[in-house]
Amino acid sequence: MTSDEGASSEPTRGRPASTSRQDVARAALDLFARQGYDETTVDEIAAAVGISRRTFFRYFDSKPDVVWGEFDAELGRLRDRLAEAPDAEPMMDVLRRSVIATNRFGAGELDELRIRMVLISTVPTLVAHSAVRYEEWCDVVATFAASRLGGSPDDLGPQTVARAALGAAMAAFACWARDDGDDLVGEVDRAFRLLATGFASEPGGS
Amino acid sequence: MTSDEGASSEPTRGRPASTSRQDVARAALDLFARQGYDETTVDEIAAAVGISRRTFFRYFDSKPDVVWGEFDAELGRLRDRLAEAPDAEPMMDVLRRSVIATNRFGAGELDELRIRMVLISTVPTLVAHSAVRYEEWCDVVATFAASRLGGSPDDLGPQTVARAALGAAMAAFACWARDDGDDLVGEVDRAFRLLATGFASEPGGS
DNA sequence: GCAATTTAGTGCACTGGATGCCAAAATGGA
DNA sequence: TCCATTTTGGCATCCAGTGCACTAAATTGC
Repeated sequence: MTSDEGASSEPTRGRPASTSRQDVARAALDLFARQGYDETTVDEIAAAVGISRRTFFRYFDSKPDVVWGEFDAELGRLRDRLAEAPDAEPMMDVLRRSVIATNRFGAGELDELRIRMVLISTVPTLVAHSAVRYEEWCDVVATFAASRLGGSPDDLGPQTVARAALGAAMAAFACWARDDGDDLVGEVDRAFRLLATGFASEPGGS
Repeated sequence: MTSDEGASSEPTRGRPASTSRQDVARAALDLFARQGYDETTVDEIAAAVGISRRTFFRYFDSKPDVVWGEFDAELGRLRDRLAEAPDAEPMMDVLRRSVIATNRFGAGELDELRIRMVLISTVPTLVAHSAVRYEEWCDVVATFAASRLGGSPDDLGPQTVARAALGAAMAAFACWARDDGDDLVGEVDRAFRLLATGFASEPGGS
């Protein structure tokens, strides 16, 4: 009935799920796009996919979580890339390269990604929730930075690197999502190069 | 009854307020410190200052707002300082200097500030809400950055500067609040110098 | 076929934040 | 005393989120 899951995991025991995380997310995103995030209740989303309100909260921990898709998986990939980087490569280069690499999306995914990002960077409720998600991102980057700078990930150096890098990534994503630019990778690249030079370039750069 | 307001504003007409924003904040902060933020309901705070739940929401738009004190005023001061800076002074220097200047607190205020900052950077609900507040901060900085880099505050350059600067400030505040360090200004200074050099300093720096 | 087991979904009650609306209380002034 | 003004309070309501007990649908082993 629902979309085909590529998942070839557990031998299907017990009652089969009546829908999928993806289907719920799609229906929700659709409603958000049409009538707005705050104007869409969980009951409406549930109704749209034919499940009960209670069941919605089994698929997602919270309403904002719907917008975040498979963020956790991406985070894991970022962690791996940072860890695998050669020690000789400069810290900020590794960071830029790794963030870009974990954000290469196929053309088919970009439209939905843009909708997600516009919501995340626009709707106050989601801006708020995003901070919690980004915290995990910061932990990953701070751990990497600590491995380069020495000391604990909680120290000022690693923390500053991590939060500043997050800022650069957020700026790039927000600009890409807002404008109709089609070059997400380019934006991220530019933002991280600005960061690595301490914003010392001369005026005029877009 | 309550604390003396230094306010010498409107000739007191109509029913006098039974308490003040400050008193509510103090009572709330006290409860938060003793039993935790999430474990304290708005009803408890209201009861502690002898007002009704409904009245609490007249003093503050939301429960998280209580922790933010006079953030708006500080933001205005930051805006002014950035605007007044001489054009000759490098952008990142102005930023560092201005952020530091707006965050010079008297010894008496530091204890309460630390409590606020620990809450803001620790309790998930508050971390979330903080993002919305920081958004305004970013707007101010992005506007300044745009005046230096050219273009609109919404462009990638100014946005990256603003969000990265925010990251540096957050890192400094969080580190200061967490450790028992007494040198808030020093932390902010270090964070912004790291930022302005693109994190190019050699390992070992605290 | 028929339990037992496993997993998904449902209904319900309840907490807690937030908001709109309207009436009550407290004050200064005519 | 009556009035305008301002703060407060109560009430109803909405919505997100959670705990719990129960039902529904499937597989496995007998």
